Amino acid sequence: MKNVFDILDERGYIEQLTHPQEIKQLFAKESVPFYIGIDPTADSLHVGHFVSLMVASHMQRYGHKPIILVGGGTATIGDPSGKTDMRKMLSKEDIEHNVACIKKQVEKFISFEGENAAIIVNNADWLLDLKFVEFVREIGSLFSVNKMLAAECYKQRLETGLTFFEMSYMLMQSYDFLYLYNKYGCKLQMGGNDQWSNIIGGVDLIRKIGKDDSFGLTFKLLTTKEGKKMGKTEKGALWLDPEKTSPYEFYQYWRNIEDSSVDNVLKMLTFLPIEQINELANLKDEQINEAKKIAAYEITKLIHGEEEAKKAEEASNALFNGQGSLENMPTVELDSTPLSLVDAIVLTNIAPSKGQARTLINQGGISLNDEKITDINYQISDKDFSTGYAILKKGKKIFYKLQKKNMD
RNA sequence: GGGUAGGUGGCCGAGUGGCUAAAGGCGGCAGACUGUAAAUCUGUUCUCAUUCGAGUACGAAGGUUCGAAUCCUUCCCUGCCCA
Repeated sequence: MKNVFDILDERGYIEQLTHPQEIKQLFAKESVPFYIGIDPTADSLHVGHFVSLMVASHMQRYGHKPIILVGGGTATIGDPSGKTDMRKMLSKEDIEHNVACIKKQVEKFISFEGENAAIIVNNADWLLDLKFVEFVREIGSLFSVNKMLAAECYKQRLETGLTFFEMSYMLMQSYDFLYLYNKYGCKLQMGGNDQWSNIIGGVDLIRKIGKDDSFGLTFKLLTTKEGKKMGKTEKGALWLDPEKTSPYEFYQYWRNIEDSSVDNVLKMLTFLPIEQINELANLKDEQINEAKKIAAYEITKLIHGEEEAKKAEEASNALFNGQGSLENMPTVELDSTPLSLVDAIVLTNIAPSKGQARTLINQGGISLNDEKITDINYQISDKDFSTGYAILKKGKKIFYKLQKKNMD
C-alpha cells in the first residue's frame, strides 16, 4: 500500500512538518491516531475547514484514525492567531448548537464506523474542569513567554495589544494534544498553516514531559495566486451548509475560479486520480473551462451529494449555454403582480436595499427575461410571465427564477 | 496607580465649529473587454424617498452654539512610556 505521506505530498496539502522523516516512517509503520481541531464559532463549516476534512479523509482511507476535536472549550476564548482584534465570545448554548451542526457535516468526509473509526471529542470536557493554579504550575511552567512572544502569530498582536486571556489559547491547545496523546495515543496534530505555532506548542509540550513521538503537520491554505484566501463570496464565507450557501451558488463559486487555481483546487478538494488532474490542469486557454466544470461538479458532489451536484450543473448549463431545464435554478415565489422591479430585486436578495437596487438598474446590471432594463420604475406584470416564469438576472452570473405564488 | 496618544463608514486612514454623508486607499458590486478566467479601464458603494428632500452616522451619555465628527463635562475602551 502506498504511504499517505506521498498522497498528501503529491496533492500539495503539506506546508510544514515538525519531523518529515519520522512522520513518513510512522505512517508506514502503524495506524496513527491523529487529530484536527475545529472551532465551533459558527453553525456551519466553511471552505477553510474543507481542506482539513479532505486530509482527514485521505488519512482514514490509508488506515489512520481521525480524532475530530471540536473546540467547545477554547471557543469561549477565541484564537488570537492572525486576528487583529479579540474575538467576541460565544455563549455556551451557541457553542452546543454549533457543535451539533458541525458533527453532521463532518460525517460526509469521515467514517465513524469500522476498524479505524473516527471519533469526535469536545475539549470543553476536559478544559472546563481544570484548576487554574494546578494548570499553570504543571503546564504553564513548561512554556517560555519569550519564545511565545517571538512566534509569528503573536507578533502582530503585540502591536495592537494582547491579553493574557488570549495568550493562554496556545497553552490550552497544547494541553488538548497532550490529553489526546495520553487518552487515545494521538501522535499527530494537523491543521491549517495558521495553526503552526499552536501545533508546535503541543508537540513540544509532549516532548518536554519525556515522550518523543509527537508530531505536527500543517496544510497549505487555499489561496488565489495573489494570496487572497479562497472561499469568500459577496455574502461572506462560502458555507458548506446548503441553507447558507445554496448548492447552485456553491457550484458557481468553483466554476468561476481563476485559471491558475484549477490545479490546486482539483488536487486538494476532489478525490480524482492525480493523473486525470494533471491532464485537466494542463488544458490551455478556453479549454480550461472543461476542467473547471469538472472541479465544480466534483466538489459540489462531495459536499451536497450527487443529485444536488447534477441539479446545479444542469441549472448552470441552462443559464449559460441555453440547454437543459431551468427547473433547478434558484427560485423565488412572488405574492402578487404587478410588483416594482426594485422591490423584486430586494425580495430576492439580489441587492440588500432599494437604493442599491436602483444603482444596479441605472448601471445596466439588471435584466429580466434577457432584456436589459434601465427604467427604475419598471413594474413587473403578467406579461413578463408569458412562459410561466420570469428570469431575473443581475450582472452576468446571478440568476433567479421568479414565479407567481397563485397561478390561476 | 502616574504620564501620554488615541477611539471616524466592511477594513485602513484623512478631517479639528458651517462648503462634511465625511478626502484617499483597500475590499465589494456593476459596465466595457473576455473564456461564466485573470489583468486593465470606467462607474458605483449608509437607509428611505430618487422631484425637491428626509432620517440615521464619526466610542457612550449629557452640555455649549443659529450650527459639532470637530468645543466642554462625565463615563467606557485601547496603544505606548513609567511604577
